[in-house]
Amino acid sequence: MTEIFTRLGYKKLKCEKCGEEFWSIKDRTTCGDAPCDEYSFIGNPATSKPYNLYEIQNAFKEFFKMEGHTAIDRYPVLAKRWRDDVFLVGASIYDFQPWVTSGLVEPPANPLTIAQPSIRLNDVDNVGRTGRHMTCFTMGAHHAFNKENKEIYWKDETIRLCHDFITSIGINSEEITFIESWWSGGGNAGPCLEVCVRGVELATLVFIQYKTLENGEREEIPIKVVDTGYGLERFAWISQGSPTAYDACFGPVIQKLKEITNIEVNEEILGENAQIAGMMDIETYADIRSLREKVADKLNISLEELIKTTEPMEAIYIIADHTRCLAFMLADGIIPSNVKEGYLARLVLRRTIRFMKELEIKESLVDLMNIQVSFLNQFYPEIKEQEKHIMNVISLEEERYESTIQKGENIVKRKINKLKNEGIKSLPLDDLINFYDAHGIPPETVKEIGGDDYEVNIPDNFFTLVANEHESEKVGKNKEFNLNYDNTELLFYDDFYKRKFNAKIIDIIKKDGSLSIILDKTVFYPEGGGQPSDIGKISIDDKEFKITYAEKVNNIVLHKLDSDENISENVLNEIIGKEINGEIDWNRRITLARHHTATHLIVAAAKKVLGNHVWQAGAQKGILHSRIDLSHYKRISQNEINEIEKIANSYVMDNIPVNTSWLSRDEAEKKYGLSLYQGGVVPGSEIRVINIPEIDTQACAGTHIPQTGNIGMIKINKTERVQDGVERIDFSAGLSAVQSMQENNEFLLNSSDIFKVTPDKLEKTCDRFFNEWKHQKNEIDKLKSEIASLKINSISDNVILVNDLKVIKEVFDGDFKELQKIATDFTDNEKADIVLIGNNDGKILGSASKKAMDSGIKINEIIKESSGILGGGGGGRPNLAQGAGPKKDKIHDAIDSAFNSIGG
RNA sequence: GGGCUGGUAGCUCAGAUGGUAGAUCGUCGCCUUGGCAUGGCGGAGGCCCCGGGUUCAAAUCCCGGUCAGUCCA
Repeated sequence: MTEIFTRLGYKKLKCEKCGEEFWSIKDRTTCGDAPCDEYSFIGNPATSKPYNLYEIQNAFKEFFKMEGHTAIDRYPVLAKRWRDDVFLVGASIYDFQPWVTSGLVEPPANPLTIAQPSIRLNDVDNVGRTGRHMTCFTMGAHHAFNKENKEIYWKDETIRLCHDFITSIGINSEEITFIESWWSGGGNAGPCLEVCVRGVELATLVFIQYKTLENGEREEIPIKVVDTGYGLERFAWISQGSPTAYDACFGPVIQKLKEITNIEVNEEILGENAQIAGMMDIETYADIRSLREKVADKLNISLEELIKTTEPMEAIYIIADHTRCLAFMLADGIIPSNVKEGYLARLVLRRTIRFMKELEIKESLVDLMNIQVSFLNQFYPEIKEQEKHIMNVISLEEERYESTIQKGENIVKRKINKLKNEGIKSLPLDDLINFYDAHGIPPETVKEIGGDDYEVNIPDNFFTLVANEHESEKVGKNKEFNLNYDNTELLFYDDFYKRKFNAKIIDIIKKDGSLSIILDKTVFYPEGGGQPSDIGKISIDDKEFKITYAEKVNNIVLHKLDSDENISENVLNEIIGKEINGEIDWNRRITLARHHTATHLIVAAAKKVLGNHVWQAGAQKGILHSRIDLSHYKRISQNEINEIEKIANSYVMDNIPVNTSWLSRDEAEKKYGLSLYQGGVVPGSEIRVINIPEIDTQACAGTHIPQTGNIGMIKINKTERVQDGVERIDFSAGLSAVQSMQENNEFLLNSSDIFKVTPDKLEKTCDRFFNEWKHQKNEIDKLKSEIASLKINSISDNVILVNDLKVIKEVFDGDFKELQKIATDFTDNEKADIVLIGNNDGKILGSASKKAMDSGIKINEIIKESSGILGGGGGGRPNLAQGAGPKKDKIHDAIDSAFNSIGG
């Protein structure tokens, strides 16, 4: 590394403050990075002319093109499209992991340059406040992937390129410092250089050359990657010398927001704030507080005064930043949800709305998104394309949040009222945590609702306490199962209709307690890609064995033998090496294949009906029915289902050929884009591509029928919501579809039969019957009351006086409700004090007037005791109690016993 | 993937320890006024989300499902 630095005139120095070693042309005592050096570009741009974010992006791209790099398009910020270990792209190198970096796949170009929008939410609280933090930033990069036999370039050339680019925009070489450091992350590590100008780190040059092992040791990797990251927002900032990076990068959006809110921006405060923030490592809210104290101190104003002027400005920056982040998230296919990456989108969205409320913005989030999107449209056509979808999602989410907040407020208000009544003066912490955890109400909002009326204390470590509520998750580790055989040759790809085959037994092994046969070749499809395995039989020396399951382990297919088969060790050893005849259950296979191809058609149809944001989020094929999970922001309506069903079936009727081909990963991606990976990430450098011309192309290892017409028919059975933002479509194909329709029809016929009507009258009849049933139920209740009042008249003379209490005891026919009405009519209206009645069904009931209760009668205890005579139990309240038991004929005894207990 | 909360009248929600299903608003009718705002009285409107279980008895307790909300990874 020294060579290039010497050639450029740099020498190695040591920072007096932090002790790091760095390279600089002129003599200096500090390394050039904050906090050792202060920002010295605010109000004093470092470049020869100002660049906005897009100008710098172009300058970057053009420079590296001139230097022999191929510029490639940005990747979606949704990393799930090609990898399953992270949700969002946090750096340009994410685009090439793991396929390119591991060497499995050729890079799209080598060397290449890219400007990759990257999202990092870990510093979300700093956004808008420090002048430099953003949720979404553009990482400019030039990457070189060096293989053992072919090196593109390594350290020296990287440093030269970096140096030349920075000077090409008019920054003086003498202002650049290169700090030597070490980088590690994502399981890799290597030396790195931090490139700083005027106190700000503009780029990091990482030389990935090690893999970090589990024991902490390092191992050289075959592909050494030049991983550079240029913060293009910071370049724009340093070139403009504006108070914040936000002004430099999305100034027009901020301008519009200022107009809407009528908020004046105090550049002096902002500049000072950013300057001081630059000196600080800001990680917690306490750091923000201390930042503010320092700024207030420097400007000689009170902290309150500072906060009062900065908070509205900060809110504007936050809104501008967050809407930008959301535009990328939504345009690239993230559907807001309560889980996974969708949750992150919702987090950003709701945060934006909170700050809008703080500024009392009357416009909707859709209005603000419009400002942002029309700004981004100029540079990102793919965002313009998704504009309508973005606005749909935003307005729906806005409504949802509104109702959540409304509900939350009601819950909090009710709870506070309840607590007040109980005389609890301040909100218990458990409740505060529960509001957030179960209802999503932030503690600040709770405090606001409580107002001056009710005390709400928010502990500083609130979010830690919430985290403690959640148990730590146990991660189950898959046991590795290693096999050392040649790959099994897969015959099912050659000829779809092949169902019988000959093969040689390579070995028989024991896995999970059962025997599995390894063959040199097979037509058994091993479970994978949501398609269940084939079953069938193999015969060895005229003896037949059932195969109940096939799975693939490291490209070797294991044919599991039926556990009923008892084979002795001797026989086992004997048959290894023998030829076998195999045959799969063809009916099962072709049914699965029909479902598999139908899956592709339904996804394509759903995209047509619901929009291009629809992606397959999972699938499981079956014999009778299969299911696909699709990303979509609301429930799929019945009309939409009908439409999807029609389109999918029209694809069937068009009898389109289903083409399969093996392509190298980079070739396939180039040809069809990332939408190949609907079924999830597929491994390997060669991938199998299923292409249904003009309808759908996917990477897929499953077995498909040769023509769409072979499916027969597709029937969508139902939809359900797997999670917020993911809809599940349950469907059947082929004969299973016919069966599904026949079953539906049978329901219909059987149901109509019950009412003795034809199916077309069923709906009306059900409605009529249900309504009539309700009316009659009410009618019966009414009649019971009437009967009860008649009975009341007939027994009101049978009053027996016991200890000055008017007692009635009776047994007669009537149901529980009637007894209740009669009894309470007497005691509530003081026509009697105690009523004891029973019926011939073994039910006993007693009621007591206020006077009776005052005199110490506990009717519930009395009834409890006397229902024991009936062989059952009972109880109730002091004014009304009931009981019952199986010994119906003892009812008179029970009543008499109760009567005796009163003293009669 | 895991945790938590909830589903009761058209709406918003009460329903301690299992024991008579309620309120507010809305709706309909009547009364008060010259009319309106309003006020008063009365009525209709409930498969207490679905299916099991425990119990003499379940809106309430237990299990399963479903729909919705929410937090975390």
